[in-house]
Formats: sequence, C-alpha cells, structure tokens
Amino acid sequence: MGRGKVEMKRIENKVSRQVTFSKRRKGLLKKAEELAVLCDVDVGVIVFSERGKLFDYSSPASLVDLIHRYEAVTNTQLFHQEAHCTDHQQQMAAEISKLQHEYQQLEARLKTYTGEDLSSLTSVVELGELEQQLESVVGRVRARKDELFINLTDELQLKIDENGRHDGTAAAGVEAEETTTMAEPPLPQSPSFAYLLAVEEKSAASTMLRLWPQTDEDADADADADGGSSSRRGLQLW
Amino acid sequence: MGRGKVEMKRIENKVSRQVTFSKRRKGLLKKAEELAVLCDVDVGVIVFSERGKLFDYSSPASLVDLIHRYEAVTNTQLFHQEAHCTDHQQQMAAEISKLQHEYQQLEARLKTYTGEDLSSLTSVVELGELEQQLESVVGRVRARKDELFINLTDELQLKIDENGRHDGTAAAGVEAEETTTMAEPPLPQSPSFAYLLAVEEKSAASTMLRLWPQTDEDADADADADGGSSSRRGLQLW
DNA sequence: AACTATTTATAAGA
DNA sequence: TTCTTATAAATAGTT
Repeated sequence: MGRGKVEMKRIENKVSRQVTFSKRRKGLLKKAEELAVLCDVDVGVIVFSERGKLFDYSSPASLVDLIHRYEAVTNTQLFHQEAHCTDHQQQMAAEISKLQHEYQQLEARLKTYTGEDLSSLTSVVELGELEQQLESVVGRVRARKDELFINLTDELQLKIDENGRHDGTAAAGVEAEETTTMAEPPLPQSPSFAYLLAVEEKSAASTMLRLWPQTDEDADADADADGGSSSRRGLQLW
Repeated sequence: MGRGKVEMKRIENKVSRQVTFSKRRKGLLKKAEELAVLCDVDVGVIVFSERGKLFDYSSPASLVDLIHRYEAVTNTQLFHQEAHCTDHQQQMAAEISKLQHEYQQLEARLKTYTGEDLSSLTSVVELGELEQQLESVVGRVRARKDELFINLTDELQLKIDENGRHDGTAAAGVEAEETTTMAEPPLPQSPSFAYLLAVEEKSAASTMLRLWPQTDEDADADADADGGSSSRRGLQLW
C-alpha cells in the first residue's frame, strides 16, 4: 500500500528500513489495539528495535498477565523452567526426608548403645549380643586408656630421671615443669605411684586404680564381700 | 478499509465480531511478520480469543526469548518468581547441609560407643567416663535381660504347674506345647534349671548362665585363675 | 468462504 | 522527522 509494491525481505537501505520500521510499528500497534477493542479480546505485542528498544502494546490485560496466560496455555518454556525448579525442589525435599529418616535410625541405634532405649531389643539373645559387644568396647576403651597412661608415665619417668641427674636430693613436693601437652598434677617425690593416685583422685570415673566396678550391683557385691573379693577386684581392674 | 467506516468500539453483533476477529487477527499477524522481515527486528504477538484460544506470532526469535528479553528490560514479575524459586532452593540446600553435618556428628558419637573410633577421646579422664557409662549400660542391658528371663520362667513354671495338675507322672523328655509367643525349647523333666541350661546352649552370647566374661582379657584371666576366681565369676554374672 | 466497494496503511517523494 | 499523495493492502458488508 504505497507508491509501489514491496518485496517481502529485509530492506537493505538503512534509512528506508528505519522509516518503514517507524511507520509499520505504529501501524501494527494500532491494528493490535483495534483488534482488542473491536473484538473484545486480549492482545499483546512486543517489538524490539534493532538497537534493542522495546515497544509494546497490550490490552485489556497487562502484558505480564498475557505472558502468564501464554505460559499456562503452552505449558512450556518458562513454565518448564519453573517445573525444572519444582523438580529440583522435590529432589531436595526427598533428600531431606531421607536424611531425616537416616538420622532417626542412627539416633535409635545410638540409644541402644547408651542404654537410653533398649526397647528395640526384645529377645534375650539380642540383649546378650549387645552386652557382649559393650564388654568388648569396654575392653578397647581400657586398652586405649592403658596406652595413654603408659605414654604418660614413660614421659614422667624420663623427666624424673633428668631431674635426678641434675639434683639427686630434690625435696618432697617439688613442683614439676610442664612436660607434656596434657594437663598434669604436681609431681610428688614417689612419682609413678603417687601420680597414679593423683589421677585416681582427680577422676572417679577412671578405672586406672579403681578397686571395684562402679555399678550398683558391684556396690552390693562389696557389702557381702567374701575372702576372694580383693583378688577379684584386682582382676577386674582392666 | 471496507464498505463503511467502523466505530472504534466493541462490535456487539456476535457473528460480526467473530468474523472481524478472524480477519483482523490474520491481518495483525501478517503485519507483524512483515515488520519483522522488512525491518529485521524481533516481533512477538499474542492474541487470546474470547474462548481463550491462543494465536501467536514471533520472529525471528522465539516468543519465549522475547518474553525473557521483555522481563529483562522491564525487570519484573516472572523474574521475581525465579528468584523466589532460587531462594527456596538455597534454604533447602542449607537444610541438607545441616542434616548431613548432624548425621556425621551422630555417627562419630556412635563410633565411640561401638569402639570403632576412640580417637576423639584424648584424655584418660574422657576414656574413664566412657568406660563408666558403658558399664552402666551393660548393667541396664543385664537388668533388661533379667526381666525378660524372669517373665519367661514364670510363664514356664505356670505351664508346668498346670501340666502337673493334669498328669503328675509325666515322663522325662515329654514335649511341651507352645505356651508363649516366644520360641521355646522342648521342656525337660527338671524344667526350670534344664531350661536355663538350654538357653545357655542356644546362645553363647547370653550371660544368663555364662560363668566368665567373654572378652579376650577375661580369657587371659581364666588362664591365670586363682583360688578366688570361681567366686569372682559368680559375682560377675550380672 | 468469496466478492468488492471502500477505507486504511504506507512507500516514495518533497 | 513530517507531510503529501499515489497506490497497495486490508477489510466491512454483502452474497
């Protein structure tokens, strides 16, 4: 519609192209509005110029609403992104649920070991197995304690030997220097044994020099102690 | 452009409106394409009919890309939604991370109780505390076992009493009926004690009638057993 | 849906 | 850019 027909291809002349863009863009938006008004429908038009400038028309709904409708109808693209997002969220939710379950399982297991809840063990056999395992662990804990203790006393002995070389007549109650990274009590004259006692004094929980097990039953056993009890206690030490 | 001018307002005649919609919609999309081709720009058109049917045109980019550009330029809406989505995901990711950490902590704790890893305990005092706790748990396990055992023997005794009332001269080795929900061995003539032995035979892990602790150390102690050892074992039973 | 009289859009020129 | 104007295109009303 003009002085001549136009070929339907890109207008190479930049000025012509720009002029045509201006005219036709205006025409397009006008037509869009006419369509929306006359036919009472929703129309949206988006145009980006070569330089990226936005021109748009929408009616009667906002363009954003139209885009949402578009997403809803096509059920693709942007929606896809959201679906993707949702997918990921569901995976994460499942992961959280799984972790929570695993945590609870682990917690229940721990409770049997701490004796907090033995209800999962319903048979004498299961309880016996747990008992056996706990005893085995006690053994390992004692062994580890031994190990630490021996290291400690070795270091102390070494220190005492050095002190002896420097001052053979050291007075009783002399203060020890820090010799290890562990906290240490003052070093008395009869070092090894005195130290053992000191450890015992510091921590009633240690079995290092404990002469009887500290369960209630053992306390009872103590009350009716027989002649063999001290020998028994000696064997019970570790 | 037609036989007469049209007022720019909604066409009230439904048929006319529908026909016009069809014609003008087609025209609009054509104009959009012409604009895109001639001027080499991005154009998008969305039209929803009164019944909600979608008609659209976009070129050369996809309508989704255009919508994204639109979002980027206007900086609104859908973009917001995506940000929201990401927010939620980050919260969930944090939750997962937290749960994993808590799980690992719990796992480490469990490993000290199973003796799998005592490396977290570096002092004699800590080891002594664990030892004490373990012994306390062993006590609780034994108590629970006692409880189960007493229930069991009570039920058995009851059963035997009943049998005695029905048949006072029951032969040795007579088979017992199922009397409880627990699995039971055949019921011998001297029921209580024989049953105890049977339990012991069935499960070496049970301490019911175990005469010595089953740790390695105890095996050693057995080797250098002194005169008081049998008394000691008797006391160690529970 | 096709026709066609008319209106509208717009290409080219100023 | 905008205005003009010749003309192509779109389309309202009719068939």
